[in-house]
Amino acid sequence: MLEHKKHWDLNDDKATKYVYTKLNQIALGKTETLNLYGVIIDASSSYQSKGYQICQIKVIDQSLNLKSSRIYNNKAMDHQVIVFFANHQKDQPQVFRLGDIIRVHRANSTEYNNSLQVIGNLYGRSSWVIFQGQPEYTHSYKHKKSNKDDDVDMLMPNGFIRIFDNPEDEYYYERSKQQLQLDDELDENDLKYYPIACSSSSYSFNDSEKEIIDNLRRWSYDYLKSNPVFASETQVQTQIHVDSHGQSYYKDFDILAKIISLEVIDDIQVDIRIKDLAGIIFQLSVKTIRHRLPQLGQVIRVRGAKININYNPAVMKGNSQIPVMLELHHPSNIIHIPQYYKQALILNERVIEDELMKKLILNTDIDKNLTMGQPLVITQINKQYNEMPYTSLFELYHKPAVEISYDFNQHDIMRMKVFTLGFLPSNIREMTQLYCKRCLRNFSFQELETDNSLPIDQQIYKCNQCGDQCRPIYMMALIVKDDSTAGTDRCYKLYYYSHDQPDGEELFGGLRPANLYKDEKSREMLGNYIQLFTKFNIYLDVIVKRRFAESQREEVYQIIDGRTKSFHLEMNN
DNA sequence: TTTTGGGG
Repeated sequence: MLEHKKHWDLNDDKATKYVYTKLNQIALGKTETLNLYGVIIDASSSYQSKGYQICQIKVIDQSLNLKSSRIYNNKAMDHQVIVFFANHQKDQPQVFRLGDIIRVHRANSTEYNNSLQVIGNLYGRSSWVIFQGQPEYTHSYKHKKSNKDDDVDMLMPNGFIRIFDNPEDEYYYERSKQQLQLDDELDENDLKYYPIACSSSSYSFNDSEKEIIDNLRRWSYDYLKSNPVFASETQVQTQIHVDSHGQSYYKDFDILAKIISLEVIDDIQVDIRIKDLAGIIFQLSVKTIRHRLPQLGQVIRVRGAKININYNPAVMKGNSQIPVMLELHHPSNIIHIPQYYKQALILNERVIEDELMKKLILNTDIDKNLTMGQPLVITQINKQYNEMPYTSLFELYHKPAVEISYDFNQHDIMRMKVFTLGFLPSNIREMTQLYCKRCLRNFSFQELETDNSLPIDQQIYKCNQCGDQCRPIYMMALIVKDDSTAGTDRCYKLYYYSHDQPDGEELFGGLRPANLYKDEKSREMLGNYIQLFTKFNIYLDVIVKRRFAESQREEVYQIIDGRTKSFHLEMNN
C-alpha cells in the first residue's frame, strides 16, 4: 500500500478487490460493475442537459487503439467512450491534457446508437481518479498578469485533491496540509502515483495499480509519440443553420492548432489566437475558470468550437488581419497536446509565426499585395503555356467529359489556378523519397542505409534491389481548391512527383530534395514554403497533367510546371 | 438517488 493511503482512512479489504477490465474486453452487462484504466485521448467539458451534468471522455489502452481495434456490431472501435452523468459539475472530471490516465470504478456498459458505451453514474456509485500521463512532464497553465491562482478550487470544490502543474507543487501542498497527520516521510517514488484529481473526497489505491499505471504510461508515451489521434485538417463549419425557434447558429467543429498569441484580459478571461496546419488563424476568448490554457507556442485541440454568430463569413479571411472569430459553448473543451506527442511535433514544425512569414516575403512586391488583402499568385509557368486558358476544378470533376474542350492538342495537359489547403503526407520528412530509375521504385530515407561518416549532401543511397544509385525526389500531394469550388466542402489532390519531370524541382524555388530526416536546413525551408503555400489568398498557377493511375484505378492530376521565387535563398542572407 | 442523454 502507498503511504498516503493511510490518511485516507480506507477499508483495506475493499481497496484490494478491484479487477480492471481491458478496454477490448468490455461487454454488455448490467449485473456486474466495471472497473477500468484508460489513457484519455479526448474529452468534452461537463455540460448541463435537462438537470443533468454530462461529460464524455474517450480512452484507449494497449488492447484498444488505432493499431488494435475491435469489431462491435460490425463496426470497428479504436477507442472506448465513457459518458459520465452527475448532479453537479464539481463531480465531473475536467480533462485538460492529452494522455492523462483515468481510473473508473463501478461503471456499467450500455449500447447507444449501436455502439458500446461505458456509463459512469457519479450521483450513484461510480467514481473516477485521474493520474498524470507522464509524471516528469511539468507545465504551467498560469499566465503572466493573471491574478487568478485559485480557479482550481472551483473545479475541485472538495478541497481535497487539487490540480497542480507538477507533482512537486502537489507534494508540498499535501505536505503542508497534512503535516499533522503525517507519521512517516513520504516516499518520493510514490509521488508518481498521486492523482491530479478525483471524484470524491477519498480514493483507494493498491500497490498493484502502480504496475498498471507504469505500463500505461510507458505504452501511451510510445503510442502518442507516433500516432495522430486527431484529424489535422480543420473542417470549418461556415454554413448557417436555423433552429426550431428561428435562431441562426453555426455547427461546431474541432481544431488542432498552435497558440500564436495570448492576452490576459482579466482574472477570468484570456484572448488567444491560434493557427492551424493550413495556416488559418482563429481568435477566441477563453474563460480560465472553465479551461486551463497552456503557454504561448503550445499546441491545443479545441473541441466543439463555433464560428461567432456576429462574424460575417463573407469577410472571413483567417489571416492575421482578419482572423476567424470563434466562440465556445458549454460542451466545448480545450485540450493541451504535450510537446512530445506526434501532433504537437508536427504543428510545431509546420506552423510558423507571422514574423517569420514576413521575413519570408521580405523585399518582394508580395508584401504590399498581401497587406491589401489581394489574392496573390506566387508561381510562374513556362512561357510556352502563357496563352493557355485555365481549367477549373469544377469543369474537371463536375462536368461530363464531353463538355470539356481545350485549346491545346494535348488534352491531358491543362492549366489551373488553385489555392493550397494542405499537404500529404503529413510527416514533412516523408515528402522527399529516394527514387530508383531502373526499378521504378521509391524508398523512404529511413529504409536505405548509407555511409553516415560522409557529409549529409554527399551520402549515397543504393537501391536494395538492383544496387543502382537512387536520387532524391519530391513525392507529395497538394490538397487544393479553386474559386469554382471554394464554396463546397470538397478538396482535390494534385500530385507532385518530381522524378519524371525535367524541371521537376522548381515548385519550391529550386530547393533541392534532400534527406529531410537529417537535413534540418532543407526541412525548415520546405516547411516555410509549405506555410507560404497554405496561407490565405495565396494562389498557384500550375500546369497539370492528367493520367490514369493503375494503383488507385482513377485519374490523377500531376503538377508538371510552376515555379516559385527562390525565397529560401533570400532567407539565407 | 438510476437508465437519464450520449458530438451536446
